[in-house]
Amino acid sequence: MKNITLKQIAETLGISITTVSKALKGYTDVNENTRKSVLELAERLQYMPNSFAVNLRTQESKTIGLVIPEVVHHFFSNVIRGIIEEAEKNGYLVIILQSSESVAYEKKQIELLVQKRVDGIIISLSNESNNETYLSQIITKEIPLVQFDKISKLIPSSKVIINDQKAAYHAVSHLIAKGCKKIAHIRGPVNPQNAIDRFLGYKKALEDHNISFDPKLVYTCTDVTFEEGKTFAEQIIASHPDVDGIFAITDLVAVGVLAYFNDHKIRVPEDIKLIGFSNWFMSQVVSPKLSTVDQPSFEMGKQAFNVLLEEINAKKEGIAFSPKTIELDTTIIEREST
Amino acid sequence: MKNITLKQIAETLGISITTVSKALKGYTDVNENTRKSVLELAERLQYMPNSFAVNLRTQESKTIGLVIPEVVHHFFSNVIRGIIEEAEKNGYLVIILQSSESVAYEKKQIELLVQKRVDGIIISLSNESNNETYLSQIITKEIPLVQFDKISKLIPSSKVIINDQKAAYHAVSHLIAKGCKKIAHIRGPVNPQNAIDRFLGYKKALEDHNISFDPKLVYTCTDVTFEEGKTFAEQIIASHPDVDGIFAITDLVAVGVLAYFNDHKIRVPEDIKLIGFSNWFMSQVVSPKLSTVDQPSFEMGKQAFNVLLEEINAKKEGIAFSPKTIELDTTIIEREST
DNA sequence: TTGTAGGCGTTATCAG
DNA sequence: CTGATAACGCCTACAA
Repeated sequence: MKNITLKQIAETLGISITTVSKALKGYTDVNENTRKSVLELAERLQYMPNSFAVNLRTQESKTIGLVIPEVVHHFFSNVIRGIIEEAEKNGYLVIILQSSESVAYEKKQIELLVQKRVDGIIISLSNESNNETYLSQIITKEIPLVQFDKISKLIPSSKVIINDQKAAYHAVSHLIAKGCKKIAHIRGPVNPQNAIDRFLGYKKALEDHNISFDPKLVYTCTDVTFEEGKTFAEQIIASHPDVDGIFAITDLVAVGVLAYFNDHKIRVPEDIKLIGFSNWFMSQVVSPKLSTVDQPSFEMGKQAFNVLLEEINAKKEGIAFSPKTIELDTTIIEREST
Repeated sequence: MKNITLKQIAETLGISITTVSKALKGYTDVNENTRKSVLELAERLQYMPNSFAVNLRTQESKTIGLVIPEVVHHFFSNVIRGIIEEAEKNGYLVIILQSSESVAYEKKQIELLVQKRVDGIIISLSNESNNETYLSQIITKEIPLVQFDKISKLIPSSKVIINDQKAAYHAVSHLIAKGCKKIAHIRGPVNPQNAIDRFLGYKKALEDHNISFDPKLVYTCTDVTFEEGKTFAEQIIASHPDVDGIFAITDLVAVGVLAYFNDHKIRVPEDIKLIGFSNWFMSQVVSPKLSTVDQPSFEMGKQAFNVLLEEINAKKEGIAFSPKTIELDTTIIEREST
């Protein structure tokens, strides 16, 4: 016997579908005996409501969509974990799509989720994104939306972020406190807000400590990879041998820098100090262990889901919901590279 | 205007829902002018079929479920990427759940997916799993199923795997070729088939090279973590100072071993050689760089989805489908630790 | 070429 | 306490 339906239970018991439905859903206006026999039979036949029908009826899928640039990424996979754990606790499932840092994909993925009629969407923008008209479309369609990490400030949705500027400021101040006088920054791509903010934090820290800002000491990643870290490390040493500190946009890049230094017998932290960002697992297994900025990725995922849920619920109850911005704390983790 | 339906288009145009539906679906028995006006209006109103209704009607959701032990894991996140990319190409979306290596969760996750009526399920079992009766339930329900990596041989589903025994055999043979005479093995937990197979490959390689197998040289992980690697490294050095080679169940553990050795000035590969498994990204950034066994994770994900798709399609067409087992190749990657 | 009618399975309303 | 009926939106025989 394949899929048990209310109808089958009703027929077997010689009662109406309505009554079966009510009994199963715990309505009070059902005779105790009727209820019992329904429950019993349903249990025995392993009745399972047809979710397609339930979706159609209730106009909700109990499913949310998540769009991220990259799944294979320590930060994002932790966020994913936070989201799916929290979602599951609340009876939601999560469809995951990746934009691969491409606007075109990102747009397509969003379209897929909209078509699927997910109850809400959580997104971290791709590096390419800068004119995200397709995001406002989500809002127009009144689909609850939460942005996290790489966000667009222009889109009026809830946001879960860290204060990138402040975090970068602290990271660079840490280098300065450790004695660095000439600090290079390997920054992220031009578009993403968090790369911009980290850069601004870097600049501000220099200024506040009376170190003059030199644009020549800023290197811009396009792909934010391990290889770019290596390449820029080489360039830095070649062009500015007196640089004594480097602040890298993310640990992956910092680890690339470290690999280059290790290969070329440049001592860290003696010759040059290095700090990364994000606290990837990797950063504790390299030598010297990398100092970095811890970013609460798992927590970010949890919070992102919870805000989304609030909005979903508000929408269901027809209550107006004003977007919230949640800012999570970061901490400097001092290890051996500074 | 919120959700456009066929009905609205029909009413606006003063024709029947049927005709609108047909026009939209490219049926030939629709007047050219009617079709045009329908298409035009649909386009203008951004008509989007209600997927809930479509699901109910067609009895398929174009969604598959994926259950894995851990999202934050280099191997698994690559598999995820392979699966979602391939799924998307074929018009499927992927719901991801994690079992956190717990049978209880695993069972629950599967139940959720079954309730959701996903079109198919891909799973890699948790380490705890050894009596997976809930899996056969999936098969009884005739939901297409593919197992990968950590599988149960007893369940008659399609499988995408590597030959763990052979791969381990090669890894250990590599150590022997490099001159190791006394090789320890840090193995995975007792249950998972792949831990068993890797252990058997280790044992066979020793035997084939006339090195007597010593059960004392086998250390069993429970959690397969970086820390366990450190702990076992310490135990190995303490109890068997003459061990000159170690084969670790996975790179994460091997990196833990390396960390201990680095901290204690034990030289790799001079004093002791070390090989890991899986080729995590991390293995190329530690020093010395870790030799390992490359496991085609992304490819595994792709293949897993494709077999699943075959089965889904066979089921739709009512054709019988016999489970397939796909075995992917692995390669030894020699770096600096051997 | 167009439209009517029935059904997918559930839920909610309302009358009995 | 029970059940008939309609509706969610789409699809598809079948009839006109």
